[in-house]
Amino acid sequence: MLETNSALAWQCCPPLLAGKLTPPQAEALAAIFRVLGDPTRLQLLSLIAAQPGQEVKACALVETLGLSQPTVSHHLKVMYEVGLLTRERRGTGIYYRLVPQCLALLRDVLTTPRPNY
Amino acid sequence: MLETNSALAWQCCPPLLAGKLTPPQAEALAAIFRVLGDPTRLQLLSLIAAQPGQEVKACALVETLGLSQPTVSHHLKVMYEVGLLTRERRGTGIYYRLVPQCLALLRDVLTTPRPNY
DNA sequence: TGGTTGTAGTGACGGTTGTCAATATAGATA
DNA sequence: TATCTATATTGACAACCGTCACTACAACCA
Repeated sequence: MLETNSALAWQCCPPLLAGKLTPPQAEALAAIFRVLGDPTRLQLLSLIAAQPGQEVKACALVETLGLSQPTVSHHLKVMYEVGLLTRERRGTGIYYRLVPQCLALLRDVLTTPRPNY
Repeated sequence: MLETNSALAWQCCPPLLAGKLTPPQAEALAAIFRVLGDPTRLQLLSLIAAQPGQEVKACALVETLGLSQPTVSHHLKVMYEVGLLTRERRGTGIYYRLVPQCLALLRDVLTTPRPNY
């Protein structure tokens, strides 16, 4: 009878050293990348980044993308909650702004350990 | 009777100028970010990047992460198909390697139009 | 040729996600 | 207070995704 325990079934190579990314770190980073993994949200970010002051009133985004207002509101909330955007209420409108530090963090993560190989 | 056509119901602000990201560009970039939006795949990438030569035999990753072999194979395929990894068969094993150009592309995308603001 | 090892494919299941219509909320204004 | 404007929330639905057990394929070896 063969050993069917999957933990023992694949011992071709010894385990690698533990990666620098711990599971909690990986989960936290994945949460941000997951938010970027939607074309609508990337377009929203692109629009916000293109504005002077990198700031946009929410209703302007609804007009531009041709999506429903709840859908745009949902995407903005998702990006806000993950730390990609900040909100500020001024009068009736709510203005969203980029968080450059969040983008910088992701750029750092995407930097290979050996940049000059 | 109120106008209920959603295309006309939100005209608070004029539409923004078209973002620099076209829908096809946004979709293509989102596809890559979506692949990064999973903690398991980030750990796989981290493990590969940490190896000398940034290369890893697939079975070693199975051992390390404690996931089933089909699951690891699935994730490697997803990353391969999106251009984050290359494959090479040597003998029985298949070796995966990072594609630094793909990571560099993402870093560029995440760079704010006004880096020194 | 047959057996062993390493990897990929299949099919299924539960969970998550993007979208919308409808509704609620909050601020401004009269 | 009542009304209007701008945004958020709810609930629902379809589509997608991560995971696994099982199976198939491919390369080496005896």
